[in-house]
Amino acid sequence: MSVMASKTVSEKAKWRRRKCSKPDEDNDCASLAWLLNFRLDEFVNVKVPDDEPVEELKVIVNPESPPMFKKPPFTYPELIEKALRERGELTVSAIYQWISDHYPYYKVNDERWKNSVRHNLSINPHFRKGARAAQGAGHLWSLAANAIDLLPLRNQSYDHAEEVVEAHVIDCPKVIVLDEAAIAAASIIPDQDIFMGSTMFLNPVSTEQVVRECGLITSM
DNA sequence: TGTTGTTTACTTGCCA
DNA sequence: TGGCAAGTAAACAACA
Repeated sequence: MSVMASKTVSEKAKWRRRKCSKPDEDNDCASLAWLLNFRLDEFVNVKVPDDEPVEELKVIVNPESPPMFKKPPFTYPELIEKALRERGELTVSAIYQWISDHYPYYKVNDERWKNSVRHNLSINPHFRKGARAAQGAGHLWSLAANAIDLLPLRNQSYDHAEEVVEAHVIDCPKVIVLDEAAIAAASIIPDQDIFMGSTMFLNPVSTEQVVRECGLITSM
């Protein structure tokens, strides 16, 4: 079991190294010390794209066989993020449902893509496992703090992207937002650990959550 | 027993 | 050609 645990940590650390490209980070992602060092300046300019139109249903028609839908140009993490961004918290089965509803390619009751979805939920630190679902099996999954910029703004011009950003972010000086987030985060950190660089485990409260609960983002 | 969650291993495609 | 990311397969444990 300890082997498993250590492998989990190393794998996530490896993933984090790839994605964040930040040196000297051996702290666990759950640490708020790490969280506070997160690139808040980027977080303030959070991009919250509106629900993109459902992928155009591209049907490959073959008179000899049933219609086949083209695979959407999104990776599994992107699909999951879309679902979670739209619905907030979802169970695995609800994520399956959302994906198949929006992308008929995944209508096929195929174990392969579902396995991949579960695989991505597990290994990807952008997704956070929450409490057990009220009914049914499994847990509720939500976006972790650094999921905010995971989704590229596909199929959107930069001009449009700018509009989207402005539509969702309160117009206030960046420094105020940073302070608000930092203060809110500090309020849940034991005093002695705020500036001590301690790597002890802290409540896995996400920066996104902090900013949202501060009312700094109008909608998510 | 089926679903969910985790982990490992392998393949594939892209890019420098 | 090697490294990396994504996708896939499969095994296994936990749980309702």
